[in-house]
Amino acid sequence: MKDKESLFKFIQSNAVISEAIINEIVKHFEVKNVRKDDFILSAGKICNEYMFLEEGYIRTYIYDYNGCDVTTNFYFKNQPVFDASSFFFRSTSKENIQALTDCKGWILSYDTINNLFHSIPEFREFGRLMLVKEFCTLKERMLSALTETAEERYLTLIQNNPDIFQYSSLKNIASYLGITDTSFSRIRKNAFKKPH
Amino acid sequence: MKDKESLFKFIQSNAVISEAIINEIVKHFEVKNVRKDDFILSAGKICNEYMFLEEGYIRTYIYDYNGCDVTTNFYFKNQPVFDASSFFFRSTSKENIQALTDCKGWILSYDTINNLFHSIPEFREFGRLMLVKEFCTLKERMLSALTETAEERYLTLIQNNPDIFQYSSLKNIASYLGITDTSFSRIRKNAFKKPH
DNA sequence: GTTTTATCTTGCCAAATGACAAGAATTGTA
DNA sequence: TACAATTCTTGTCATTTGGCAAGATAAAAC
Repeated sequence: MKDKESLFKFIQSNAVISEAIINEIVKHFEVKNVRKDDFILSAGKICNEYMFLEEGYIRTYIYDYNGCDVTTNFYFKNQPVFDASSFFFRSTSKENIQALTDCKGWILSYDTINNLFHSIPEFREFGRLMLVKEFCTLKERMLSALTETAEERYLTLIQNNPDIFQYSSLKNIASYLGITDTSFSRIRKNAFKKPH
Repeated sequence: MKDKESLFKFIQSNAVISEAIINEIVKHFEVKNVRKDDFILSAGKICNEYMFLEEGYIRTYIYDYNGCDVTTNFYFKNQPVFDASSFFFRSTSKENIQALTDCKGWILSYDTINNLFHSIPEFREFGRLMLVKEFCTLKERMLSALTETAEERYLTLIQNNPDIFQYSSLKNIASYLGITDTSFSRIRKNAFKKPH
């Protein structure tokens, strides 16, 4: 069980659950290795796996109304990665989930997670809190998108996820920030010339 | 139970639950009437009520980093209204939830909803699906905020919630769209002069 | 009904961002 | 290594949006 230490700690830090029950939970997770550029989920398919990312970097993206590739999120270690909508509604996904680097994760299938939800009240409480947490994060990003300039969002990204600049193309980071790669190039050029 | 018809139908349309169990659920909801301008939740307090809005219009807003009042959402009939983060984490809310008109709703307290979650599996499944649904809606708005112009977002709002122009000030709608009231005034002036 | 206050519009100008195209730099591949 | 394909940068110019201030309009208070 030692190999699932980060998974164990992740659950422990996000809910009040006894170690015995956490062990009971984590033993249902199966290892999943993904190679750089591989898809964990492709648009049009149904998301069947909840994945806890132990190591690596992941980008999710969709095609918007104009057919443009828009990065919806970046993920790194110790984060859950899945399309909640497709997973819980059993509907086809609009999202693509792609590995930016080789990744190692731990997965639960839809059926397994549902069984655990029904049999372990603490785990479903954990599941709900995770969902609410993601919801909050998204709300923050929403507010940031509506009230901050692209440059401010860029500086925040540097703070929160500096590694991503090493693994993602600037073009894909630009779409995450909601701007064109052209504007992004200029913003990066000027951002540190100004006082903040 | 006839007075809870819209609540009944709302649950029925969002999950697969027998009528008997829905009746078991809805009987725990209590009526709540709110007058125009009253607060259902104020920033700094803990959200203790899950409310299903049967009639009326509601605005939620927060104060951003610069202390500006920013509208985070509008709600109208047949929508759940609460601050999920504050409600489930038992944390103080940043959101203000205020009635734009006299409202009638049905509420569940935190304790009641938790009891129901534990005793009625179908209801907690309903709860999860509601949460995921809101999550999707927020994702859509996020995408819209990042990829569309303010004018496009304005036209979408007219489609989805035309009534709101009757009940909210333009200033508050502007902040919902992520622009100033000045820009909004110009956009409204020009929006219908152009072909779309 | 008049005054006060808040909201909305408009003008002027500046800043932020986009569209497009041409190079430069980088990466992948034969 | 050399060719091809991407990605990134830069220039030019247009569009979108913001900031500020002055009026106009509407709503609230007295």
